Amino acid sequence: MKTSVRSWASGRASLVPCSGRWPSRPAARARCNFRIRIEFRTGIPFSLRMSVRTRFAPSPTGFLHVGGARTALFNWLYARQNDGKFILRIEDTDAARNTEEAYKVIYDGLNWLGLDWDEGPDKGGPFGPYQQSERNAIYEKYLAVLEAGGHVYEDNGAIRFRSQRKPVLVEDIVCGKIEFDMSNPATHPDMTIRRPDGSWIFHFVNVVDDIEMQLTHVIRGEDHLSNTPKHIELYQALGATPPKFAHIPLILNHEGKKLSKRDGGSSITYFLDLGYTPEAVANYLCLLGWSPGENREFLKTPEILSLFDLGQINRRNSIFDLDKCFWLNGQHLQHMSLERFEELALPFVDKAGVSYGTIDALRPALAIVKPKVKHLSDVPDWIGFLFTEEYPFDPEAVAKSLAKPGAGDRLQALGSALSALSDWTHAVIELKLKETAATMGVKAGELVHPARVAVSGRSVGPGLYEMFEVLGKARTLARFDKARALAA
RNA sequence: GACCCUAUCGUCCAGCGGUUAGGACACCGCCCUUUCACGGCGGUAACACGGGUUCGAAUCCCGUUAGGGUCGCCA
Repeated sequence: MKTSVRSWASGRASLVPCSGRWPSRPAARARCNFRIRIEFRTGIPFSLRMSVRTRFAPSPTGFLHVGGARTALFNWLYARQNDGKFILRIEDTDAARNTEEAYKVIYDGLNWLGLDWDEGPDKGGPFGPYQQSERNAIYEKYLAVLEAGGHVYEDNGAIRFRSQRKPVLVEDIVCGKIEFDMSNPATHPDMTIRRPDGSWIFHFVNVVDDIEMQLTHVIRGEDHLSNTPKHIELYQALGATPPKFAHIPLILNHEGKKLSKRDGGSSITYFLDLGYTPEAVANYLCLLGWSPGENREFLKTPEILSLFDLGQINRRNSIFDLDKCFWLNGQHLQHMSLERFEELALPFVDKAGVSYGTIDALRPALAIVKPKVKHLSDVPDWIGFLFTEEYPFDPEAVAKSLAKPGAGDRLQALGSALSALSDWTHAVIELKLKETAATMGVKAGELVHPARVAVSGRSVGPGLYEMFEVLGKARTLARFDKARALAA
């Protein structure tokens, strides 16, 4: 009897009464019928009751990659799902490129995505410091352990770790069991762990920190899968139990290559600047390689938190599709509360210098564009004309409707009809406009289009009656008069 | 080159031995409509190939091909 890895990941246990090897593929795993589900606290190995600790360990490059962000997200989700801790560790063994700005990019990106960490360089914690450049004494201590065990040797001033040259089994929550044959030094050379100048190599410090910080789960990109047997050898030499590993598939660009800095949308900053909402980006990112089933896609973060299943992640790399992320962004914008929309849109509005006066004046404007915009960065442009009489007229829009024969007269007629209204709300305005069109014997569009351009200067925008309402009666009618100068 | 992983519409995700192979984005029609959106309806579009196993394979096995990853005194 074996307990499947996948179920460990979900915090459940399934006894699978089929003997033999662990099935290594998701399909094979799932194919074992006759599962007996048992409750979490019964029959689970003790180690699993330890509280979960996961980490995100970026190096401070000044760039937060979407792949990294997804890795962080998955680690965060897993920790939060299991009442565990999520740790931020900065891997800055290459001290030269260590800048304050680079730290800020990481902090800002994670904060923006809503991924809060429990321990980190800025927060402290029981296993600090949380930046590798300050952990030298710890590495020295662990190196001494390796030396005492005869696991290292010097080579041209560098220190190398001697492989045991035995097969190493990687048990991965996503990938299943994979055996690596380490016997050939030509294909698996002994790794260097320290340079002649005394600085440390990633593999060593990464493993040491994961031991020291008592990480229970290492969730990282699949590009590390082939490094994992080496890491396991290190754990063994240090007398430590390896954590559980979960290697998640990579995110590729449209050419099917690893998403690089040069690819549009490869940086979290890109999404932040363009006015994507963090909930949409998190939603999109978690959908790469994972699905909650039942054809569900639009997910709010709390739903992701309850549905996400590390063991359910698929193995294949996926191509980043900006179109779909864009669509999801519109969906989130549309479905979020007006309060949240305000919170997110305000920085963009302020940055663009829209002089809206008070927040109370801004709110109605935001309300009428919320169902329409796809990017928060579009908001200033969509509401700007509501707060100035100096709004520009788009020549194309003018030519298309205002400049058409009779448009000026129709505008005037509409103006005088509307001026009679005492109740200036969009529903009443709409009725009045349609009534006016009927009496004039023209289609509503003949009034609507010139009026839209008159009031906003353009042919695309929020709902017409809503614009009138927000603008107020006096300003609406004044704009009618002003625009008649442009009309035919 | 060696080793590891992967292979379903253009893209993302379903599929767990018997399905008219499903949903979403994108694209194309139509409807709704004051623009743009939203929404609704419909359409185009996929099991890489070859062998097995099986009464039956997109699903299991092997091979081929293709793609990705790793083999750093980068992280």
